[in-house]
Order: sequence, then C-alpha cells, then structure tokens
Amino acid sequence: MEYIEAKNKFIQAWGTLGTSWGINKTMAQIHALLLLSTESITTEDIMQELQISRGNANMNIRALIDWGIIEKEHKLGERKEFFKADKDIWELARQVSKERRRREIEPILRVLDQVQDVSGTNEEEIKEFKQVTGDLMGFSLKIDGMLDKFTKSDSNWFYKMLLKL
Amino acid sequence: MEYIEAKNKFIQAWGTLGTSWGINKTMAQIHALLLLSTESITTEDIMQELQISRGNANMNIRALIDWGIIEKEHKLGERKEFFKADKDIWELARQVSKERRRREIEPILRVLDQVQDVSGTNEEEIKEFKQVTGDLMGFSLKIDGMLDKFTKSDSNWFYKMLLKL
DNA sequence: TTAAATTTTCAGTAATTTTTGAAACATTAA
DNA sequence: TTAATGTTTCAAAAATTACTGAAAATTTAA
Repeated sequence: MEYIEAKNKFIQAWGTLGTSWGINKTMAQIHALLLLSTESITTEDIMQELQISRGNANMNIRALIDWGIIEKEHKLGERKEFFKADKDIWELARQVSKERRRREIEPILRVLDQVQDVSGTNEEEIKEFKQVTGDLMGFSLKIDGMLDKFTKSDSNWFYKMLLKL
Repeated sequence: MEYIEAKNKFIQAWGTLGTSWGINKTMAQIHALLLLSTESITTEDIMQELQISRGNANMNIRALIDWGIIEKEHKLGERKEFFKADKDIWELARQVSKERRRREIEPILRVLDQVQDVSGTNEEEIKEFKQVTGDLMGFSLKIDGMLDKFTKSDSNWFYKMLLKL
C-alpha cells in the first residue's frame, strides 16, 4: 500500500475510533497526523492536510494540549508555533487514563458518594438503591486505584503486570 | 437525601457519564433506571419515568439488549414485555468490555494490520509510520489480550489481580 | 511607535445525532 | 375471522455538536 493511502487510512480510522469513545473526530485526526509527522508542524500544515478551517484547527489543537498529549514548540527565527505529539504510546495511554480519570471517574464517584445517605419509606427500594450504587462505587474505586497506579508507573510495570495477569 | 432525589441524581449522572463515553444519554438512563428497579418493568413504565417517546424507549431498550446488559422477561398471563438489568456490576463490566472490544478494538487492529505493508520513497516517513503504527498495534494487542482474559474470568480473578498489581 | 504576522474568539451555519409520533406490523384474545 | 393490545419502524423535527470564516486580539519585527 502506498504511503499516502496508508496515512489517510490511519488518520481516518483514528478519527472514527475517537468518535466512538467520545472524542471529536477532528481532534483525533490532528493527533494521528502529528503521530505520523517526522517533524513538528504548524497550524497551516494541519489545516492544509486535513482540509479544515483555522478556527477548527486552533480549537482542537488547544484541546489536545489540554489533554497533555501534544505540545507547542518554538523554532529559532520562526514566529509560527509548531506542534508535535509524544510518540511514546505508553505515555499517551498514561496521559489519556489520567485525564479521563480526572474528568469522568472522579465526578461519578462524587455523585455515588453523595447519594449514599438516601432515605425513604420503601425499605426494599432503599435497600436496592444502596446495594447497586454501593457496588458501583466499590467497582469504580477499584478501577480508579488501578488507573492511579498505572498513571504513576512506567511501561515496564504494566508489562510485568500483564505477564503476572 | 430523599429517595426520589437520589434516584434522579443517579439517573442523570449515569446519562452524563454514558455521553462522555460515546453512549447515548437515554440508553444510559434506561439502564440506570433498570438497575434501581426492584422488579422488571415495561416500556410504558420507562416512557413515563424518563418522559420519553415510545420510539425512543423502544430503540434504546433494543440497543441495551444488543449490548447484552438488560433482558426481556415474559410474565405469566401478561401480554406486555418486561425488562430487567443484571445487577451484578462485574458482569456488567465484563459484558461492556466484551462488546467494546468486538466493536472498537478489533476494527482498529484490522486497520493497523492492513497498513503495516506500507511502501514509499521517503525512507524516514515510512520508518516513522511503521514505528508508530507498530507500537500502537503492540499496545492494542496487549490491551486486547487483557480484556479477553478479563471477559473470560470471574470477579474473583480480577480481585486477585488487583491485589497482585 | 506602526505594521505585519500570527493566534484566538465567536456568531452564524452546517452536519450529525437523537427524539418524536404516527402508521405499519405482529400477536393474542374473543 | 375481527378487534384489541402491544411492538417496531421510520420520516420529519428537534436538539446537540462541530465547523467556518472573518473580525478582534495578541505578539513580534522594523
């Protein structure tokens, strides 16, 4: 398969995958493009490669920076900003885990916690409510702990863990 | 906190969480409602509780059944269909992992595989392309293997794994 | 300073996804 | 059968989300 075809295929697939995990398509595509770039590139390059507007490019680049998975670079004698992605996949996974944990697991844990002191007249439904939300919280806490360990470890730790299984 | 308030809060939070993980809000809310129900309920009940249309209820109930996380029940002497959720959170996690693996990880693995035999004139970009997509595939395969093991094990295995860490 | 280059913002538009509601379809009871 | 009850489908509407493009803001060079 020719490079250009493979590249487009990968960018497209990465966009689609992102979409089904709640990440907007353009954001994932910009990330894919940067993963493949041998050197850091400008907003103009991204606009041109993905055929998107300046506003769209700018917003999604910023979102990627907020997620901590790409970064700005300044080149000597250049006024433009350049961007590059971290090519270390383990680092990427760690960063994504960290952010999703913070943005999504923590809020649901907070709600599950708040909701634990429920009261009411129907014994059975109260019991069921506490049981289900309690189980959910227990499970979430376990996942949360695992992710915490994961985000603080190196790829080696994860690799060993997989072996132990 | 009063039961009705806690219930609504939980349903709302579950819907929001679903949304940020690419699952539609109503689908997640129906699931939350069923998790809290002490007995199986009808489409009418769901429509009434969540204030949604029949079509919407029907479509999302079907989606939940497709995901394998709720099921139909027929009651003796009743023509209506009743629905109930599996209350076992481990089972839920296992089922969701299984489905997402099939729907999302497998497709991306297929693309990464296809794209491996890339060719072109620019040595550096080909090398980088192979490196990045190869790493990504390696990582995805590891996650895939872990999920496979997870979906085929019982909660006890997972619990032990967490202890070993 | 002023001007040129670059980045950011955001109102309006477009695209996508979700929801409705009514009609078609299916099943069971009489 | 026919009628009543219940389920599914799907075109249209609504809601949400993403994108554009131009103007405003910011930064740097002269």
